[in-house]
Amino acid sequence: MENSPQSLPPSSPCLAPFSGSLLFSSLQQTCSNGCLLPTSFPPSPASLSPATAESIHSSSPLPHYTPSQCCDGQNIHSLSPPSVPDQDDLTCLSWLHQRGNLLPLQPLPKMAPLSQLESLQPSHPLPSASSKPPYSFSSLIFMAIEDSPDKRLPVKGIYEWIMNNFPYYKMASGGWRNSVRHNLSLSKSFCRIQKDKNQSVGKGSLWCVCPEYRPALLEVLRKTHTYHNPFAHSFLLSTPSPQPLTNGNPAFSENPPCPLTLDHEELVPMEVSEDMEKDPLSDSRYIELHYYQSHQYLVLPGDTELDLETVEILQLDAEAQEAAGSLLDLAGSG
DNA sequence: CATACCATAAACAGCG
DNA sequence: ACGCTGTTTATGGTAT
Repeated sequence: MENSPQSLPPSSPCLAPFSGSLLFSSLQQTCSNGCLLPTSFPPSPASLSPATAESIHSSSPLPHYTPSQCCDGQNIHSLSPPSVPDQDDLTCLSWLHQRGNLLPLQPLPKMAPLSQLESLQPSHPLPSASSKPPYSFSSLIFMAIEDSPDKRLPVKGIYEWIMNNFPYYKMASGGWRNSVRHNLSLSKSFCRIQKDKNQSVGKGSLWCVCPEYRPALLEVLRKTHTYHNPFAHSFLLSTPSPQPLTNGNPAFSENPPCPLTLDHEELVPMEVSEDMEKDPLSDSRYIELHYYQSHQYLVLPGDTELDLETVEILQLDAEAQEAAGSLLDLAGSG
């Protein structure tokens, strides 16, 4: 695999004269609890023209992000499906069981031409469907419990969730169940809830995640997931990880992680105009680009990365929205 | 090298 | 009696 640095071709899309401020403003929204969120990562299809939405949906290498799944800001509500319950923090995992599945490691949808896709193939053979998931038992248990409607599960429910989502454990011998129980007992992260005496359904207890250990579990989960999904790296640092989940489809485990390494970074001088003075992007007068196996990614404030095609689409969309807003303003004033 | 973390195995007790 | 659940101990591998 060739890792030699590449210089940007003169016609590289990253040098398109996009407006930094426009781009930046189109990418961020403020959550009601103060956090800055990308407006759309990619943008909500509802806010885009059908063609643009389809284009982004099918092309973005980043996970599809629905901010409403973790925030309750007004701006966010405008993007959210009505059925999504509000959450009070950014660490909620409600997005997980909206999809009926959790954090499957899955290749990101690619928009690259086949020739480029071929270059993404790892040099070593990928693990098969029966390969062991990278998550620790603590993470598996955590995901299982978080994915349950009541945030509590009996041991048997944890077994079933793991088997349903990671076919490896369907094939594996029973020792892993022992490990699950061992983890539940030993780990302070999980606590046992005695079943109501009136509930004579089954035996054993319900298990839940101890709230004080939840952030740590989440962090471990993010790190594990990010490690196997470099595109999501910076994204995971600030928001829950909305992944293109599989809704019960175990196919993700047949599509194992495709780790990409950062080839090199590059700072590209950008044209500075007066209206970009307040733009955080323009402060340094440089655009930071990361290269993952020849794919260029623009580094946005907050270390978020966007592939350049998405940047262009967002820019076009933002410009279209701005133009539409101007027209509406004119219509309103007229 | 020490330490922490994790996976795995096994023994055992309690319960339905 | 049997199987499941929960606890505990032991051991080995791996990463830091």
